[in-house]
Amino acid sequence: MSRKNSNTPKKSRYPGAKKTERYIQSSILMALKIRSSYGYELIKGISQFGFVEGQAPPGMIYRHLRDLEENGLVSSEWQTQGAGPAKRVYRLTPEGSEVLDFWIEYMKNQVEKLLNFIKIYQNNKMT
Amino acid sequence: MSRKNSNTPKKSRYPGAKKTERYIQSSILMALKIRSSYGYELIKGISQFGFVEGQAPPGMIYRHLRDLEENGLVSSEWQTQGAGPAKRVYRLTPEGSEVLDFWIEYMKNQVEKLLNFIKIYQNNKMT
DNA sequence: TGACATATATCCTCTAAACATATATATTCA
DNA sequence: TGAATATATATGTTTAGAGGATATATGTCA
Repeated sequence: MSRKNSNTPKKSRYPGAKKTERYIQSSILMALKIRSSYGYELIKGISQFGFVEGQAPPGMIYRHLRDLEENGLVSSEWQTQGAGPAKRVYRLTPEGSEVLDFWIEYMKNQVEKLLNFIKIYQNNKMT
Repeated sequence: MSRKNSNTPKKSRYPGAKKTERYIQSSILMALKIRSSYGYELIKGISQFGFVEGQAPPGMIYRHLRDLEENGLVSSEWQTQGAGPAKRVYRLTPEGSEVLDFWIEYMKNQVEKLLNFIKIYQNNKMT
């Protein structure tokens, strides 16, 4: 993908260009489904879910965590025991777990849509 | 999906909420791959590709068409023959066709990511 | 004690979608 | 024949979400 090629038009949207859907919320919910965690650990760890490469932007993670907590999808508490600075540990709530279920359904639906689009493309490839 | 339920938090991101990736550009490119077309026809027709329900918002279609043409992915000409008002007919350029190829690759990649995420979920469903 | 690591957090900017609005020509119908 | 409707085009504004920048605090280590 030559998005960074200097003679690539800048205004046109290219696959993987900025602002693609990155499923940050669903990745956070998933991480907390597996195990309670804290911001910094999430920043480093959510790339395992495939939508983010390397470390997630802190801005995204903390904003999402705040929103999620305001809306009751996660809860948090300070943990001061253990090594290093105090950590704010987040835990998934039952409602958060339910929203993750919805995300999974949404993703399944998205997969169908994408596969259908690809099929249309292949059926028209020679035209 | 209870997004419209009045006691659903409004600030939290829910699947299918506003601003999800809608693949308008790829849908337009696909439509023009199949057959040259004009704005109004695209508005009515791109729902066939699955990402838009009903008629696409005119604002989205015309803006995208303008951008696509500015960047050489499509070309257009006025067609005044035939019934009804004059139509501005758009045709896919070779570069546009190439970008559609990239979109297809991007989508295949996205499918893999989504399926992987779903698999992680199912592997952790009982925790 | 300063450099570095861990850990948290907010603000600003930009992009893409949603929404609103407008105009012009052609066709239909009372 | 004129108003209503359909076809066809287009732009401006607002909103939501991602990207980027920046800052602060505590703990660890050389």
